[in-house]
Amino acid sequence: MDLSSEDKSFLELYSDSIYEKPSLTVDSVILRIFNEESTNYRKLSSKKLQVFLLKRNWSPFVGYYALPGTFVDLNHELNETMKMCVKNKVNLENFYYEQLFTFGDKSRDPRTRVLSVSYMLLTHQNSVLKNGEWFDIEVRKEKAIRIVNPDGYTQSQMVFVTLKNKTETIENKLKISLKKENLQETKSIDIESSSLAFDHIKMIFFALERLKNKIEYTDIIFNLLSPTFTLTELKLSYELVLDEKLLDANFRRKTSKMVEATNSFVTGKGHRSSQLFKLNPNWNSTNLD
Amino acid sequence: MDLSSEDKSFLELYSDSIYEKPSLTVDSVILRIFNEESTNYRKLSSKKLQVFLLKRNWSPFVGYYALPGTFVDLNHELNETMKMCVKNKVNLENFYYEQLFTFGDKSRDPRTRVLSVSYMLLTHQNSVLKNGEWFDIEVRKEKAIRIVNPDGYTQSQMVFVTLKNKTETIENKLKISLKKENLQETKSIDIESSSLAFDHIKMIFFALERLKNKIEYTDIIFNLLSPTFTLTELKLSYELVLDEKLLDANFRRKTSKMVEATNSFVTGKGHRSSQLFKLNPNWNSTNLD
DNA sequence: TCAATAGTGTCTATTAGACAGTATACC
DNA sequence: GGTATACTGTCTAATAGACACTATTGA
Repeated sequence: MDLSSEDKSFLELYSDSIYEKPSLTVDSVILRIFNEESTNYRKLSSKKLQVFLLKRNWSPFVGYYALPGTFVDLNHELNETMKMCVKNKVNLENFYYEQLFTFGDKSRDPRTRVLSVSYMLLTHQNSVLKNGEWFDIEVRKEKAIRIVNPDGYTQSQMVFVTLKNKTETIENKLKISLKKENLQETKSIDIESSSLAFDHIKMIFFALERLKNKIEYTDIIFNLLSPTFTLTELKLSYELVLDEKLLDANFRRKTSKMVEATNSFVTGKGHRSSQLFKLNPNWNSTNLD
Repeated sequence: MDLSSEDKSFLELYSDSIYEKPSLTVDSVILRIFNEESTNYRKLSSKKLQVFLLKRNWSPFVGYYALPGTFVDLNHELNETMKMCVKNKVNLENFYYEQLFTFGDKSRDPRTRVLSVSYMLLTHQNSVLKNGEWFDIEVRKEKAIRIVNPDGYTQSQMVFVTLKNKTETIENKLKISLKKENLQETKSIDIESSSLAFDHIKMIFFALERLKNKIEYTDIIFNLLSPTFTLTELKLSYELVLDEKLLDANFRRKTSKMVEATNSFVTGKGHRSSQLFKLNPNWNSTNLD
């Protein structure tokens, strides 16, 4: 990958102004699992998946909630920009992250062509964020309708994503369309209606789907838990993300190799105390070896 | 998402020149499975996974092979740009695609800051592409080395990706680093050495990993096959992508719900003729319902 | 004591793995 | 007939699902 002398002379002549350029932003979908304490001292806390949103008091979309994001200064890497953004805007510092998807539709920003690289960030309840609010996430998917034809099928499905905190409810509606022909396949996710700024509801939806997929074959879930946790907490977290009930004994069997017992127990709960576990660092989540 | 009057007046004043902007490109990792006919008329053809590369006779990286890509005209959507690019540059028209990852490292292009949105495209052997060449892909992964410490672990792994056609061999070496701490996890993939232009070997590697992951829980593999195929072809394709041998009887059992028999058979092979199958359009690959 | 959760044991059903065996087409 | 592949049957091992059971704790 060394440059030839021809390359070098080309670079001296190169003007980067011949192509029009888009603006560039990064946006962060920050997720956590929130424990809602029960009034009954004995009862388990109930868990909610939450996303952190900021209310915009600037244009465009003034008054709307949005994901924390920023324009990218070209002296910084994308990752660095995202990290600086969440540090400065919402005071989040240690977290898991991965790049999600790049949104670049011509009309996604009313100002000008803005490309946004979105990230999924996972954190814990103990990080205290500023300048915004956590919203409970509720997803309801309608049954997909598939129409089979000689060359394949078309399928469509409506998805309702509701974001709620104590005072506000943000309703969003997405449509997932799938068209499969002999040599082609098109999947599109469109916003039917949204009360969030820009296409941020799509970013949130993409993050939820990514999380749900990865939970099955990686150890990503542990980024939403404290370093030590009870097996019941782990199970409830799986149930929350997967949106289905699991059987206790079977769950313990399946996860037994992923976790490692510590000597600590959670006491003071009016029932048998539960042992704390941590991620087994020798467990191989990936098939990389 | 309607704009307020405050938004509207803001937009009139808005100047998009206050932020420096990056150049924007799209790059396509075009993959197919190639059947190499055996000289023995009876023997099965052997399959190879291939990627399509163009030799650059322009700067930068003149003389190097690269993925087909282009700068994005801001009047076009990203997807459209990618489609036009592969139509014009390599004459590919009907294919499966999905966005892969956006590469934006400061130093990834010697000219200026260039952001590239990469796509994975899947096609069949019958599409005839122009202006470039197909290269066999061979991946060799060294055993990952994991060092466990009190707060987590660090892991590193070397990956060798060799691209070969009849006359040329392009060697590439990547390093996958993973660092896991209590509240943080960092994964990075770095180019140790590459004989391809830009960071294109990373794009190819990302595509291979994506394909390998998705083959397990989606029907993505069928985009690399003809509309009808024998079960042996299907099995060999799985084996190629997963890089492991599968047992025939078990494979047929597992895939029986995904496929649908046709009335056609492949004959003239010096052995029992094999039935042709197609994807069962009623099979639900995704857990979307 | 009892409500509520933590954790174990075990039966059955399903799926995965291994491999032997049968079927068939073409030279 | 012999070779190479297509396809089926079946035994066993492992895993998943269901559910009953025991263990503990604090008001």
